[in-house]
Amino acid sequence: MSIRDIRNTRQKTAIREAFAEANRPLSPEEALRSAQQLHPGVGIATVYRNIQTLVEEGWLQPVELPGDATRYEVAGKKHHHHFQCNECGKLYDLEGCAAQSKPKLPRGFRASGHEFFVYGTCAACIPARQ
Amino acid sequence: MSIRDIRNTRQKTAIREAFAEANRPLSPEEALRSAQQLHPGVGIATVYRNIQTLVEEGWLQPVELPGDATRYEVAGKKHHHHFQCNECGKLYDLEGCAAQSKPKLPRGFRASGHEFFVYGTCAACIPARQ
DNA sequence: ATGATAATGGTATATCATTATCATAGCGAA
DNA sequence: TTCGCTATGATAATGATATACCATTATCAT
Repeated sequence: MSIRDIRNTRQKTAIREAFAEANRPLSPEEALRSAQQLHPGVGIATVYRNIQTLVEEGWLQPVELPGDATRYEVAGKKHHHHFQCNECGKLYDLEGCAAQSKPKLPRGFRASGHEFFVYGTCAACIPARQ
Repeated sequence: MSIRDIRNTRQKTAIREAFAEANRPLSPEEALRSAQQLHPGVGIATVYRNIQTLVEEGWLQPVELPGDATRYEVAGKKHHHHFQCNECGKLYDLEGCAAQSKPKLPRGFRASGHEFFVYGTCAACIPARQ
């Protein structure tokens, strides 16, 4: 018996699977719907609990975005940014970095990082707008 | 008497002044503190009300940002992005655009706009960290 | 299979930004 | 100066997101 006894549950597995298979950042609600496909009856509280645990473990990474709920994505990807579809709201990964190496800052300012978001319409939503 | 009778109040003037003099986007709380310098007793509800009116008039523009309250800045500036100080939380304007002209998107995606945020330490906060 | 206890599900509650309510103050036209 | 009516200030209510609570379920070492 260890100090903390972590158990593997179907819900936990379903939630991890949801993020692992998504290939894009998911909101808690999206993760819920996806996890429920694998294990019906998963509750939203369990999703939040597991997200928090997975973030603490370093397996998940929060993706905060302007004016919308926080998404979470599997950690460890190389530097990249995101695209949000104006139609469906889904967030997608963008490969690479579209930022200049050195954005010019006001005198005396020091940069430590940056975020870049592209907005538009995803492939799945374009046909629907014809 | 016109259909709608808009009155000029000291509060309204103080709030507009706050944004006009800031030269950077302000949160409602920041606008409140600044407006109270010009007219003590201004309430936060009045700030929100006037911000809403000024946005509808097109004089103010909302600036949504990741994981923090919406800021508002005087409209009509040319394309630019923002810098947020990790120490004091203030948002500053950055001149120009640090984004590549054409970020590569997944197949079939269409871009309509982008946002860029730089994080770091502002000039005012660097001495305090020595 | 058993049992100690971690984890869950359903829901109430916390949190925070913003909006609505309403009695009162104070613009401004006459 | 008067007076109608808008704007204000204080605060309650709201909406969205996230956490707390607790009775019940289910994992896993034995």
